[in-house]
Amino acid sequence: MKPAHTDVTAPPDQHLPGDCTAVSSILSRIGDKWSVLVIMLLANGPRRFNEIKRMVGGISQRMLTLTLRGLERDGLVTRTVFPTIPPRVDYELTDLGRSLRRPVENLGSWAFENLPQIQTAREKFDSTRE
Amino acid sequence: MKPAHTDVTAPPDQHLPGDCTAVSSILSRIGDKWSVLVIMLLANGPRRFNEIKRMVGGISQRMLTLTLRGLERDGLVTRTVFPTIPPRVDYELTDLGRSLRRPVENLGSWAFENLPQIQTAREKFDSTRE
DNA sequence: CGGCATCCCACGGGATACTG
DNA sequence: CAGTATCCCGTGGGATGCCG
Repeated sequence: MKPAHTDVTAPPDQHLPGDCTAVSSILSRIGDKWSVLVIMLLANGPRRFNEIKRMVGGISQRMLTLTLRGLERDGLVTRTVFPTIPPRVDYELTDLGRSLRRPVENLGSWAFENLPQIQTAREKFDSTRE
Repeated sequence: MKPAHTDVTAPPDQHLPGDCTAVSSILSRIGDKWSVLVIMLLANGPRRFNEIKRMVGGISQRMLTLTLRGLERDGLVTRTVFPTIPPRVDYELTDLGRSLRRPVENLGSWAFENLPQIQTAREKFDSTRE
């Protein structure tokens, strides 16, 4: 965030406050426990509710509902109800949702590539102050 | 970080569970309330504790400490103590921390570009259900 | 099948006060 | 200045049960 008042000693800092709040807002969605998993899973095509539930594995019904609602609210997925019996509901990524795939995958790649380094860093840190 | 779902009974899935947990683990760090803000702020060079606190704006002392400890633990920032009076502590991104900057910025760009679309999607969604 | 509704606990995180 | 220690509340999120 930009120092609105007291930043005399520091070099000029040019990232806009607007960026920060936007990034923060999106990242809090991205960073929640399940959203990314669901997005990456839906990247392979539309899926039904319980199908997603099984594939994600470990998510409660409640949280999957909330996660999907959140993604739907943000315009990242669509929810299609088939009024059959038993009912069937499909979830699918929107164009917006698909466009999010790339940056998320990049971050994922970074995470995957640097995981060993991070893990050793953690172990080292934990051992020094066990 | 939390152990996430170290679910042994999780059903097999096309994409490796290892990837998911790794990504999840990193993203939970990335996605927490302050880490990214601090990282982007430190991208411009080393900063002192209260300097960061002022620049971030709105973060409590406690949370800044916890956030910096977490980043340090993951090997993303270094903590340098100058045993002067009054004490001075500098925080600086490591190479690993700096390497995270790019993917985060990409996600940030995505967020910034699509923010209006997301906001209208939210308003629309909220209006349809009272 | 695909959800709400409810209960309930754990944890994130703010406010405040104290220390080296 | 740069923390640590407490307190305390809001929310994230699991478990369970009911309903169209």
